[in-house]
Amino acid sequence: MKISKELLKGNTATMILTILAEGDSYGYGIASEIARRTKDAVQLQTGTLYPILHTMVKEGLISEYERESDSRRVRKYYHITAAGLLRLATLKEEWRLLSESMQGVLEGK
Amino acid sequence: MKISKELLKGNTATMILTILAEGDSYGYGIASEIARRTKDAVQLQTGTLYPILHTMVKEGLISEYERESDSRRVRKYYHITAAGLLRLATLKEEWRLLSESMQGVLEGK
DNA sequence: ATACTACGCATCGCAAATCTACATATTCAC
DNA sequence: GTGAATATGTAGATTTGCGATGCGTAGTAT
Repeated sequence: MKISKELLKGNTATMILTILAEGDSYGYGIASEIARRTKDAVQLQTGTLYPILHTMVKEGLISEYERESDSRRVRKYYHITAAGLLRLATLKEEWRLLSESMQGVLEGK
Repeated sequence: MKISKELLKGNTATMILTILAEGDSYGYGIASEIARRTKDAVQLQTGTLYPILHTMVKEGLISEYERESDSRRVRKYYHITAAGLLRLATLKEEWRLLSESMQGVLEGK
């Protein structure tokens, strides 16, 4: 079973920033790592991933630089900024709130 | 703090069907109950709620009937159907999957 | 009486986020 | 040399919730 795209909304940014908070990475690498950690339940499409990264750069949440990988392939690496870390904290808090809310409704509290 | 509308996407149906699975209710009552259980973190707007209920009726997930309340006010009550219960089971499973996925990413597993 | 709040249903157009499909190009394994 | 994995990118369609607006009743405080 895969997670519907609607359910994912608002959570992709949280996942991407979480990965980048652990260390710089690049588009394809970020998507692969998310797929791995979610056991393929979340597989970000390129049409989703790259526009998000570009927007985050514009917003100053992450910065971008190019670097050659071991295989001499040029990748675009992203680095989370202080603003990005702040945003991540907010997003995590929002997720916690949603999580609790859903639990509250489902358990009939 | 309130939950952003993007985060809510895909989860409103789950909440509404969960309430209806416990017994028939009407629009305003459903929204009130969800607000209560989420401590006002989720406050469904009427522009969100009613169109969803109408769509669910069309899809056969719920059925509709009118009834006069104690105060002689006419309300539209909704009753979950077998198809609705099936859908709810799917939605709950999807939520569980998202929940686990987010946990996996956030905890770096 | 009158005004304000809560109750109760409904529609329209907008905005935000993701997806599909398409496009391009390199590297590696067979 | 050919296909799979790697790597980045854009355009258009779709979905979903929201704000604004409208209508109308019942209860309560002044």
